[in-house]
Order: sequence, then C-alpha cells, then structure tokens
Amino acid sequence: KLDDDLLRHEEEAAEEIRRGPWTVEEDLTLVNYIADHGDGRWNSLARAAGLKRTGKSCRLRWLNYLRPDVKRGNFTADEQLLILDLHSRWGNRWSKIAQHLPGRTDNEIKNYWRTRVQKHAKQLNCDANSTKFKDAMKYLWMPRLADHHLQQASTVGDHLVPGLPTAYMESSDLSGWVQG
DNA sequence: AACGTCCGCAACCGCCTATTG
DNA sequence: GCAATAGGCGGTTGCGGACGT
Repeated sequence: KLDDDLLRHEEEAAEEIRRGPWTVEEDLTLVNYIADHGDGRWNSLARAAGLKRTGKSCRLRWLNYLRPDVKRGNFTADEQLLILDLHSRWGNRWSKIAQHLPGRTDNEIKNYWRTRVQKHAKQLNCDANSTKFKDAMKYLWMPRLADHHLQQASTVGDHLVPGLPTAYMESSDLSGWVQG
C-alpha cells in the first residue's frame, strides 16, 4: 500500500498528473475539446486535449458537472419522493436510481442520501435500511412530501408510525427533506 | 475577533467488469 | 484466448464555507 502510494506519486511527478479541484481553465479546455471532438475514450481524450489529468478524472468532471444537461441545485419534492421509493426497492444502486432522474447524477443522489436521509435515520436511532426507518419514510415522510408537493399547506399529523419516538415526529418538520 | 466543529459537496480510491489489441 | 488498458460503480475523504462558542 505504501509502496503503491510512493510509486503513484513518482508517476505523478514524472507525468505531471493533476488531482483535486478543477480550475476554470481546465473546465474550458475540457468543454471545448468535447464540443469539437465528442466525449468517450477518456484517457486519449485527456492527452489529446492537453489536460494533465487521468481519463477517469475527466470523465467524472464531465458527467457530474460540465455536461450541458446536468441539473444542479435542490431536488424537487417529486425527485425526493422518487429517490426514497427507488432506494427502498434497489438499495444503494445509485447509478440505476440516477437513470430515472433525468439530469441528475449518481454522485448527487448518493450525496443527498448520505447527508439528508442518513441524518434522519440517525436521529431516529436506526439504520437507513431498517424496517423502522422504511416505515417512517413510507408512513410519515413520503405522505408529507407528497402533501407538500401538492401545495397543501396544512400539516398531516395523523400518520402513526409504531415504534417511532413521538417527540421526534412532533418536533420534525420538513426542513432537510423539502429543499428550497 | 478568533477559534472550533459541523456539514455539504466535488473528487478521489479501490474494486470489478468490459473492451481492446 | 489472454493480458493490458479503460470504463463504471459504490464507498470514502478532505476542503471550504457556515455556524456556533
């Protein structure tokens, strides 16, 4: 492992492979190159475009950020519902889930799940994959999200979820679930 | 004002599979 | 047919900004 790291760093020094955040210049280079030549064949693309990055890094930057049809910003209530639903069916199959949300990336969905959803599971003192949490989503959060989506201002307070701490249910609002 | 800590996100890594030569 | 290279995926990390003390 240590040897691998040493080797990798030697290679980086020799070949000047950049890592970490992308600069605006790099972004422009990548976008312009793809506009002229298309994407794919990422390693040769990186070389041909003169980017001192791995092909993988270029691919990731393009797919998750630079692609013109990539949607950014908050998930809509619709999208959040869909994520909850698809995740309950498929688990952490992020790219499969992403295929059902046009313009959203697996990375973004994964981040959303880990930051927002897992946080609530933790507050409930349970695992995000537990029956308890799935019940909470199914009978509490999904209805609330759906109601919010339908722009019904009044709260839905009568969804009872066995085993959930009532204090949590009463104190919780939609912040952290419904964005924007 | 200065310091700590929390949180969200972009980007990385390792592993596995697919493609290529 | 196989070894090497590339692509795809899921998990993890670390940076920077927000927030609290």
